[in-house]
Amino acid sequence: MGPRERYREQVRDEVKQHAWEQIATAGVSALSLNAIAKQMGMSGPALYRYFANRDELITALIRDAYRSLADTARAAYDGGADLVGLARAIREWALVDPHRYLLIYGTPVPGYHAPADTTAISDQVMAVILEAAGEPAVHRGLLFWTRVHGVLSLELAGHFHGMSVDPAALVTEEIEALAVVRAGSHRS
Amino acid sequence: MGPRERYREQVRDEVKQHAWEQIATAGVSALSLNAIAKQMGMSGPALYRYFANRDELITALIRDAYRSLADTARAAYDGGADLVGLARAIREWALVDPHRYLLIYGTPVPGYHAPADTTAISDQVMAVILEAAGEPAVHRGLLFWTRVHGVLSLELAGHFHGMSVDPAALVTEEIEALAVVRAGSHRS
DNA sequence: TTGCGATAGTTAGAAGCTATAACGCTTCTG
DNA sequence: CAGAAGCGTTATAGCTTCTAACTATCGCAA
Repeated sequence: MGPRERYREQVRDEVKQHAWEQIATAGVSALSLNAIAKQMGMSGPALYRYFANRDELITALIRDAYRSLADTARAAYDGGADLVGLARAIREWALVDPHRYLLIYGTPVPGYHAPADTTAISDQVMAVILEAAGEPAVHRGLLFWTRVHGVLSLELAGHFHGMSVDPAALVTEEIEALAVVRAGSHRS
Repeated sequence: MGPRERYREQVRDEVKQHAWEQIATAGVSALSLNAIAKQMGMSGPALYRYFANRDELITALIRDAYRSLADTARAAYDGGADLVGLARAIREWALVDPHRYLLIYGTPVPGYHAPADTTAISDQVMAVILEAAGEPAVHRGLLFWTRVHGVLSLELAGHFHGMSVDPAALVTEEIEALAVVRAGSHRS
């Protein structure tokens, strides 16, 4: 990799960092290439050398988010975590930056279609879940996923405010309840 | 109510109708007051007579969505539906217009804070759930909510594509499994 | 019925966004 | 060391929200 490409990668990383900061404070819909450029001390259109358009930047962020989550889940599982521990690790990863979780599992960006390599990375998350789920893996893995996401997305969206709910205990209870699940007819 | 106010209400309704159409096809972030005005045959700023800004229009849409969902849930419960029936009714309501469900339970608009009357209507949804839940109501109602939302939001976001999953069966199974739930320590 | 005041709509314009085009300047590379 | 590739600039088009100022109209009250 020549110095040209090294610099290019460096700038792309810096752009993504500013993008995450913007998303964290104002959400993905407020992400502005213009504002990022100004923060980096250069003028608007310069960023188009690094990202063809706004969607391509968001795609890069989504890919990074999936990879980070996949790594976190893999590390937890390989570190000896059971299903409850895996759920806890995922929840803590989401709480670090709620918008990062919501970017990949929240309301889809309209008109946006994830490229194939993105879905490949997201499958790595599911792969860890399926490994940890126990038999029947697909069934229990699916239930794990929907239960964790159900509590987590409502928590992150603030729908538990003023309800005296402990989301951590709720997740734990839901995943522990999976122990009694044996099989089901959820396949289509 | 004089003719002035009657007309005003009529125009507001028409604006909201066009807004829903736009949201259904392109999502809430693509909602454009300008485009709505053009569709109605008048020029941009005219709409500001009826909605102070974009947020106020969205607030009106959210309130209508909550009211529609509350009415649907109430009708199902009063019609003799059990918990599974209630879950089915909610899911079918969401499938009619996914963006309507995602508007109220999806990723929150950053910086947007729902006015008090909006949350009052959303409480009506919870009220029906709590009535239908059975004892302990808060505990079982909460689990009902998170489980239904977990499956539904992932389904609406398209995360089940290509996975041969039957979301309807999944919801049914999850809610039927609530029968074994007795109590829990999810309170904070 | 007539006249006035409130209201609806208009155009103009500011400030912001994405994105493209055309132009220098720099920097790596053959 | 020359040239090509790449970076950053300004200008511009077209879109958005939203404010300001102006006109016309409509309803109500005397």
